[in-house]
Amino acid sequence: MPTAKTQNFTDDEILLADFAKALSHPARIKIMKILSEINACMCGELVTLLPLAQATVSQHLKELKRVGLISGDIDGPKVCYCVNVTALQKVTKDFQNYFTKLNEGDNLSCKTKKK
Amino acid sequence: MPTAKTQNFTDDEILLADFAKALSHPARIKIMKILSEINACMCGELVTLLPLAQATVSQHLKELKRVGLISGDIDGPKVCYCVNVTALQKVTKDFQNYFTKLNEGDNLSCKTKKK
DNA sequence: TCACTTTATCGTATATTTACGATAAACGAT
DNA sequence: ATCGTTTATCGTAAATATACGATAAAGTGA
Repeated sequence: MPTAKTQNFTDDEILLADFAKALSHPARIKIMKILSEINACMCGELVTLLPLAQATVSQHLKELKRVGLISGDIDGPKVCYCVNVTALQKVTKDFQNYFTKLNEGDNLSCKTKKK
Repeated sequence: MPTAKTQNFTDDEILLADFAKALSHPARIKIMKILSEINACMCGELVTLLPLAQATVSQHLKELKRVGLISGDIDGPKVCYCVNVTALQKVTKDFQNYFTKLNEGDNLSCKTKKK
């Protein structure tokens, strides 16, 4: 019989998974790229650069805002979206630490116990 | 009126989003950690280490297998899961490149055009 | 005030995800 | 052959995600 199943997930695991979720759609991968590259970040421009309707782009922006990766500055009737540098640095570091640890693991290759 | 909306997503964007999706659940974040650390990788052990039922763990393993991050060696009635080193290196590099480019962007902070 | 622009939200439809119990399949041991 | 162990799959339920048209909200400018 299996031992007691009390172990929950840590805050770190939940946070990293949440960041990954925010980046788990090509549109959001691309939005982050565009916002970091283009010197103009109105929602309307994003809509023309993506194969999606305005309402859908707005939803993706909301998801990126939810985890803090971007923020929007209201500028008259427009909204200027931009990358949140602090959050970007945090997610960069978190993923880097995670992958570094995985790569350092000593059980990466299968040690199939052939008999 | 917006310009033609012909732009699709690139293979790179789709692939990275897919890797992110595979890591978008705390259970799968943790499974990768466990498999890289622990010198024994039976599915049954994973079940005892996670607050989830066996069927659910099996589903999460399937998702990680789908993107190639892990593989399972059948060993009698058991299955020995392990991290796929090549895929891990690829996902590590892909995320690193992505975040590096984002951080290099010249439009990270909002230049709200106040009038 | 009245259009016009821009973006968020609502309503809705569809698909996917997550979770679990039950069962099947595959193997080892007796 | 039968039993116990281990894991995948099936069936199902509930929640979440994705997409879009329509509409609301908020500001600009005539």
